[in-house]
Amino acid sequence: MTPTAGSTQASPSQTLSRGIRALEILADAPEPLTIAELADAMGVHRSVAYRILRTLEDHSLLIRDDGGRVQPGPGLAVLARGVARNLQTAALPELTQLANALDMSAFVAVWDREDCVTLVTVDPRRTGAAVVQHPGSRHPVSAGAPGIAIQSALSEREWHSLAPSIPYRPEAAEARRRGYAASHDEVIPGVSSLAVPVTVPGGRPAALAVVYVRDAQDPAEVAAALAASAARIEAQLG
Amino acid sequence: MTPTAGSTQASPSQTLSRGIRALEILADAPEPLTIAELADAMGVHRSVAYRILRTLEDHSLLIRDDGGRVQPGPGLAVLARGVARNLQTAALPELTQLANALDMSAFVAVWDREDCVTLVTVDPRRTGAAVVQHPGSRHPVSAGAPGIAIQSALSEREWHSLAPSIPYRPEAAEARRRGYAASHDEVIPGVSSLAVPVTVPGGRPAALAVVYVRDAQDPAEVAAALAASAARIEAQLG
DNA sequence: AATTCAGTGTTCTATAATCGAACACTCAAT
DNA sequence: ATTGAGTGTTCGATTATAGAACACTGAATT
Repeated sequence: MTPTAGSTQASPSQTLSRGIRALEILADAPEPLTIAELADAMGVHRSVAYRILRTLEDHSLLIRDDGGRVQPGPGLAVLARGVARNLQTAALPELTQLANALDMSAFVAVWDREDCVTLVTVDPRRTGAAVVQHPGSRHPVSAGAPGIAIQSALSEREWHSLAPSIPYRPEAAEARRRGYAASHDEVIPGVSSLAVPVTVPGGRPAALAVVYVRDAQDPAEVAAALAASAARIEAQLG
Repeated sequence: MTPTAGSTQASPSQTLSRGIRALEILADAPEPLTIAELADAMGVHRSVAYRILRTLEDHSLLIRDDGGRVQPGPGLAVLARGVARNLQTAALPELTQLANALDMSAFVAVWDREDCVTLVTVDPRRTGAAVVQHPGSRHPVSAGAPGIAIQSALSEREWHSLAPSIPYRPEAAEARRRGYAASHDEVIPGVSSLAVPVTVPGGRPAALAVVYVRDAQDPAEVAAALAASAARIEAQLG
């Protein structure tokens, strides 16, 4: 067990933290930033930002356009390739099958502190899919079916020991009995979601889920397909 | 222009560089590493690695399993979300259409120093696709159709001014005349590829490509579909 | 049960990397 | 020509960092 429960300790590695913050700011920025803007957003002197950005650029984690503006670079995609790599190979075929059979977007999301992070997604073959879930997007674990499914994989006691500050949703107990979690209008208005828990490498709680706009199909049947896929994914992961 | 041609300067930001190297090592590692193994691979003292890894863990860029072993974390997926974000939304529908219409894996790769980095991929709906191209994978720009297509978007002189150490392939001139690049058995034995150049945000040369095992279709027709998709992607990007 | 062993996590001080101000430079726009 | 907004570089004082040595944990061993 981790004896250090509270983790908001004094953070060392100032330069590293700042570099990561720069990348986080860039990832959230809707368009490329100038170095001065980025330095301002980071709250550091421009020369500090300049030195950090140069190092990040050396590793292709950011690139600069003709005007000198800065944006996330292809090196980030290379680093992210290793995230649950086994999960990608195991889950992709299942997600593809689910998305096409159900005509819904299917994805796997893992629990990360207060959020669920979507890792792998497959949209149905029909182009112009109504609901698109992008890899890397995050939403609060306390909203949406994936979060309920993740909580349903743990007892209320386990949850409180892992995340004391996040309440345990009553829907989780219901989801555990029923075998699947459901949500409507929680994350995006008009969008519903079904999810089942799945165990991924690293022991991190995760969820296999689909999103849809109109429920033309029986939730229980869809959930059964999800559970079957989840079982196959876990079997392949060993 | 950049007056500093040579860029292999003394690299400042030691801690940041080391943190990035840790992530690079982790991304390449086939399975989780202990802190001691990672410190050894980085060539630093264990306590240094420990401090760096703690900072990375604080940002969810790496996670640790029950045994204390370290692996890439979901935060990397969040950071990578911003990589050519507009490209994702613009290219995904086109890639999906190409993959399903041609029954080939379709992807967009950008030029990054000596490599092509695959950013967005869509596999055909038929599960168990023969050739799967993972996002974040990289291969030398001097091998494969995407590299040829990228070179074909530049004159030999432009190429040499941008990348003096990488030879300009003779196939690039042919690809420019013909309008598309082709390769066989270059990256993976038995696998062929067709590619056309495409301009992505940031002004980085890139390629839109498909890979396949047996060529049941006329390359020129496939290339025409690629070119049409590339034009639509560029139009949507503005 | 005592003992190794491999590993994690913490503390400390000399050292070396970093900070931030001031300056030189480029390139549009006025 | 002149402003202005931005990038890129230099340099001394400051401070974060490196790395050794140590404490701790748990599992395998005798």
